[in-house]
Amino acid sequence: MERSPGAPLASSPEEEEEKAAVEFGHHGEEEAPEQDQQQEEAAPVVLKKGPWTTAEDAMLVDHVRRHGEGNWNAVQRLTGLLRCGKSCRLRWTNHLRPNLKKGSFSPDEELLIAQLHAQLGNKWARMAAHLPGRTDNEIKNYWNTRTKRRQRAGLPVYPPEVQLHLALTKRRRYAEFSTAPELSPGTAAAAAANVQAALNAAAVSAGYTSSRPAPLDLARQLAAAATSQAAVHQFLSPPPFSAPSSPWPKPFARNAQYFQLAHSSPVSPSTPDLSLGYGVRGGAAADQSRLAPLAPPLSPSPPGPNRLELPSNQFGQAPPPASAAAGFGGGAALPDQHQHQHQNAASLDKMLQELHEAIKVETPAALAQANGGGGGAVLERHGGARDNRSDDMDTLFDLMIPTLNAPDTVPLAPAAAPNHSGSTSQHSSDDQDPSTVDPPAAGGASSSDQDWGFDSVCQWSNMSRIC
DNA sequence: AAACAGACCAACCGCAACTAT
DNA sequence: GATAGTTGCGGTTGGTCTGTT
Repeated sequence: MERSPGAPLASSPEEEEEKAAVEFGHHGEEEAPEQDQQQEEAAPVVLKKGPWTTAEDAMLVDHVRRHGEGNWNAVQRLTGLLRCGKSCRLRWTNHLRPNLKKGSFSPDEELLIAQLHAQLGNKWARMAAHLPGRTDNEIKNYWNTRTKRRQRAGLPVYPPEVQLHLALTKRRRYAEFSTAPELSPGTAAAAAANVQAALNAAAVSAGYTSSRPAPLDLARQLAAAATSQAAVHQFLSPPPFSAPSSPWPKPFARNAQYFQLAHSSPVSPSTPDLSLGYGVRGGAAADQSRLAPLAPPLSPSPPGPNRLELPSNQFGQAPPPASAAAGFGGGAALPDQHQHQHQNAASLDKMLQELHEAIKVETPAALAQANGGGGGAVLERHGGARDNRSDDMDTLFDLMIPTLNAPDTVPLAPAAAPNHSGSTSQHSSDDQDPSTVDPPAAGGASSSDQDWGFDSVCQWSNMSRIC
């Protein structure tokens, strides 16, 4: 199989075509384009399958340079390349397109993928939109391999940060459903401290000490979020969904961006476009998904560690960044929100209490103790602490409310907070609820526990192969 | 050194959505 | 509105590489 698609493409198109013809002849697989053209009327063109050759790559690249991206079915007609349009598009997208990043994923990218998968499920293309230079195929391959490996080893699929994120999300849904969403900044800050305490306790119970500090400074982030009433409101209550419209132009024009940006626009995963990944399939919207990482963010987010992730635009009414930013200075609650603060405090306390319990069970040490081989996710294992109603509510929310993004809890992922772009259907039919994908932990919490420790981002990312 | 298993990766396939006529 | 063509996506397959026995 052809392993390095990035072969030299420096020669002229004419030379490449000549080369291609020679190569086809050598392989005895295809006719030279000229001959093929003559036979075209007589017999249908037999398109080639299998690995691409360097010459074919060159022909395709040249074609795109001349005619632009898109109209893939014309490639065969215009160049004599014996590949179907679909194959051409795939080859271009996955291997020949400029700005493609090759090589293994960085730890940051791996963590980001985990976060994105937790939020989006198997939406590889949308995940790829958050990872500049990476293709959906690449991410899919990575995830499938890695997941298979971890499941075989009896390890949870997601790193602890993501698991916690999911736990928070569930608690938040529950809190949202149970009470009104408003919350005073002071209460939220106190709650954040409680969460941090819970994390610390969990870490200690798992054998992690201050010498191995946890990467999750959740309290700080929650406290930051708590300073913004608007942000807290968003944190707890998503605006209703409305499909966005796409301002992006049709194909062909987009091709220019590839070539223009190929050498000029280093992109960073730290700047995910908040407008990415709407659930609009195909067409200009899909094009936007693919191009967006190369384009400047439509709504710049406040820089710095305290940057607060806003809820997904999928819910329509893009949250005005200004409101959240303004809140950082200690924004005052809206008058009609005050009346719910008391309820919310109680609700959040309850949420935190449950979260604490969940985390306690989730930690490797506790898991080893508590788990008799029962499967299920963190919260399912923790199900005993919840009444039927909350279980039902979770199920209900799983069905009707896409996973929301809490304020970014992962310092590592710069971008992080992929902005859950959401789609009308959160997961594909075969997607599992991300919060329940933890494999049965039968013997799982063992030697590899450190992989999922609270300070284990690196271990997780750099996990050696488990066979 | 050979056989084997697992990981990795590229490519294909089928389906669905979108667009043009 | 119907239809055909195009594009994008996700699942799957099969070849190659790599490490282990």
